[in-house]
Amino acid sequence: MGSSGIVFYNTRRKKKEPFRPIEPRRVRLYSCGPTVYGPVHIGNLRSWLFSDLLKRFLISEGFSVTQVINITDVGHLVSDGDEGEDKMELAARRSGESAEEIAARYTELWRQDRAALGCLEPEHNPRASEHIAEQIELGQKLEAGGYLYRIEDGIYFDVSLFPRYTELAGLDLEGQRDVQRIDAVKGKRHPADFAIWKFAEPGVKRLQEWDSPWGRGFPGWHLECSAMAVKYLGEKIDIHTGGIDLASVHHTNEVAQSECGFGVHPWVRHWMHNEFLDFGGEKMSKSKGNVRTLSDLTGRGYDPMAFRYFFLQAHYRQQQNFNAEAMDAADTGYRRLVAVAAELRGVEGPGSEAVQAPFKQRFRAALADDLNAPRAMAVVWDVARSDTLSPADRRDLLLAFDEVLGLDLAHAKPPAQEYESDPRIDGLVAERQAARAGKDFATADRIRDELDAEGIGIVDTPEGPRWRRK
RNA sequence: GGCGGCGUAGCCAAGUGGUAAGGCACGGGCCUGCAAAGCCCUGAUCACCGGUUCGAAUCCGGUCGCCGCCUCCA
Repeated sequence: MGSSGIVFYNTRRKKKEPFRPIEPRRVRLYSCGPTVYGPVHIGNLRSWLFSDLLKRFLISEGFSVTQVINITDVGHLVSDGDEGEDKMELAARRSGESAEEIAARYTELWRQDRAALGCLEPEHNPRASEHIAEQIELGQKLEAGGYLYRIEDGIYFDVSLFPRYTELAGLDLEGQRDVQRIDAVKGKRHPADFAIWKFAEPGVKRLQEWDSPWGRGFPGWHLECSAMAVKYLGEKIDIHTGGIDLASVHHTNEVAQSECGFGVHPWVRHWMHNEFLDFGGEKMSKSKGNVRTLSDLTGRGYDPMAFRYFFLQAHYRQQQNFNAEAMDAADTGYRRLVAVAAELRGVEGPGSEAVQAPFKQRFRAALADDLNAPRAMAVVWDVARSDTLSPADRRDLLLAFDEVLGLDLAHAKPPAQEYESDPRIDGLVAERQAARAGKDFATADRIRDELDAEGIGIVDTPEGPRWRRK
């Protein structure tokens, strides 16, 4: 079976297609990674959550998945087509750190975010700065193929030599001319031509620059993905993921470089792009006090996994609205699901495969249809709240589903186990209990109200009263 | 100017021809000394107009609104 019935939307063809990997049981997956001269925000994180869901699903289908996620730690420019200030240089100048220090710091933050969100480790997590030689090598292949030309500030790829240039994103190069930058790099034959190698400006010492056959400088910023993909996955890959914004320029250029450089087509079988998070027109910024990063979220008391749950509630190819109410809803939903799962952990005995099969089928079918997570989540709740399934079956199903969902249902602590302990408050709670036992409800309620005013909620359980901060 | 997406109950959202999944909130109920927590129940004809069809949220045309990309960007 394996690939049978799996369909994924392919950006290149603008429709769903049966998933067919190059090798029957193996998937070569490349996911565009973070730029590490600044923190990533929750919109960015949607991209890794998406590729992680994809990877988990493929694994659950029996595929051996090799995933590469690159770390872009080499100069992207601040603005403008092929000029402007280098973001890494800018960040370094602002903080007084070296490029390496900045890259290391933000790479670590990114990894922590991913870990908190339950994302599986990629098999390879290469850094662009450590693959300069590979990038130069690809540049040389392109040069040998006659695809490049040299102008004052660098070596450029001539897109007119690649007939399929507009294919991936359905571009209309002529139609775009009206908007092409008036301050584009002088000498470029076409506005869409892009840099393979940029020369270091004479007399300007950059933090990041290397020698190359074309002179000292640094690689064009699309080159790294092609160079690292071929190194770790080979000349053809099965799935390439990234945010939808990358399709029209970054990925389009990657295709041009790779197909011309490696002499392959299609370089990527399935292009999968996730849509953006929509913040309702409200720009997310710290100055506005809006939630922007995962740590902003956790700082407000949200479980990082609640954001993963939030992500799973919408299809990856739809813009998803993010706002406080929606995040609260996800947080509550996640906590309740965890509570159910935790209660089922204690259940003994085997479940019935025959009983579980239809549910697994529905769950699997939802994801096999272009990764329809919302539909899969509906099955999850059917199981979680079923009054016909046995506890053992519900336990088995939820754990099986979670292999794909990644919500940590096997271990996450339910709210009921998060109660705290503090001498003073424990004392007050005990005092209230004593009052209740003596039918002195006025005193009991007064104590409860006082604690409530402190943001402390009392929960009476069969095992006695517990409390937690709200 | 070019390309693309979206508009389904208060909120997040599935659903692409046959009479609207799921989650959250609200309201009601159970439980509780009263609450909280938990559990149960409850709500929409699908932006608007016109068309195709036995039948449309789902296809076609138009209108209004929102968003993204074309420039580093998930």
